[in-house]
Amino acid sequence: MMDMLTWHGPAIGLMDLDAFFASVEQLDHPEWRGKPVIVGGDANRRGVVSTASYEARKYGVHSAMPSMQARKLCPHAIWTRGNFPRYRELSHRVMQILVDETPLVEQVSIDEAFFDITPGRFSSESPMDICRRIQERVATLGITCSIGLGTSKTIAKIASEREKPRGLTVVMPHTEQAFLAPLPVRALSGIGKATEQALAQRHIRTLGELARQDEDQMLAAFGVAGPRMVARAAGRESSAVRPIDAPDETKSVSNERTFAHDLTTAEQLNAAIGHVCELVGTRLRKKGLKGTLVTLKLKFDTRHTHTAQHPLDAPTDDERVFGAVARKLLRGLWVPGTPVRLVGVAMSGFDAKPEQLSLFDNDQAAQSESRALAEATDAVRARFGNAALSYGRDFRLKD
DNA sequence: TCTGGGGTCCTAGGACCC
DNA sequence: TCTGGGGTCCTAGGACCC
Repeated sequence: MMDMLTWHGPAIGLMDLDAFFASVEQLDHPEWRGKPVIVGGDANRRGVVSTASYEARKYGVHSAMPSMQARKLCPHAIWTRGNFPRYRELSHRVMQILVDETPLVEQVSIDEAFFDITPGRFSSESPMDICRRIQERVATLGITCSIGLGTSKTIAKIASEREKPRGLTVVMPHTEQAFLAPLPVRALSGIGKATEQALAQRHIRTLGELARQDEDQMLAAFGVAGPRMVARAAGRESSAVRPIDAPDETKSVSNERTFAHDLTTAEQLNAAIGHVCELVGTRLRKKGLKGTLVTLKLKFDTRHTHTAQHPLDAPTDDERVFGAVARKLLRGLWVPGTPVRLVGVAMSGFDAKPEQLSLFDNDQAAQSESRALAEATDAVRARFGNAALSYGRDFRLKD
């Protein structure tokens, strides 16, 4: 019936893979199907739930819940740390299906993508038909997806959450206001706990109330985010689907570790920094990126992070170079004896000027030697895992 | 023994320059 | 013998997303 109607304006879909990581585990382990499966960190290691299967969700387990709590709610759940290369592989195949259906696809995360199926733009087919076909094609991979369809990204995103798993929620053109108005402000992506509370103080609880706010007042209260959220709540949004083949726009590469037991000595912290830097270095070389800004991140408690950063003279992907800087940053960030629960290192500043050529030949020789060593190290790690090899100065923390 | 890890974007304050 | 003001860059912290 709906398909008989003509679609007016843009048709944008948001595809979201249902309980993605847990579904892949159930696909790969048939004996886990129909059972509660939790992908996430160890309850004994300060972990959290990454994804819970629908069977586990019945017990109240959900993403981002501390593993300790999840274990209490569902003690018989099957736990796994997850298999990210496998998730990436399946995600890639799903994205290929989308690209095959329409050239305009914007992947927003490993399990989500917007796609533009505006009638007349790439095909004249009914948007609803295309969405149903996408769902069928994804299902042939052994996993399922839910889709929201509407005239803007905001509408599509909210609609996709309406019905799961394997739901298709369509918000027809001209019904946007009625769809949005009764929803809590939290339904808008970008409005989290803090903004929700700030809005509640001004007695703004629904998108309908948000849509009626004065944009100048919202600008004063919330900065540029203010008028933007008013416009989105009103169904006014211009943000277009951006093509998938955009150049690599990676702005930072980081790794961090939370420890089961707080670190307290400089020796432990330096070893942890060395370890995290190796992970970052390997990934930088794999991506072909060199950064000019080193950031060290520490957590002393759960609530706040402390960061310090330092620019480099020349871009690098060598952890011996940025690791030494990270260790120096530690001295300004950490008072000896203070327990540290998390250590993180980030590299950024990739858009900085290209690397300068060394003035002296021996510098160049040293650089190429250093690069050869780093590449050999990566090869060993690729074969035997990251724990297989580290530079002499670092020692590895025991698990 | 409650609270991950990998990201992006925004803001505020100080330094610095003209 | 008075302390402007705009622009930009840098840094640290926080909100938010999946």
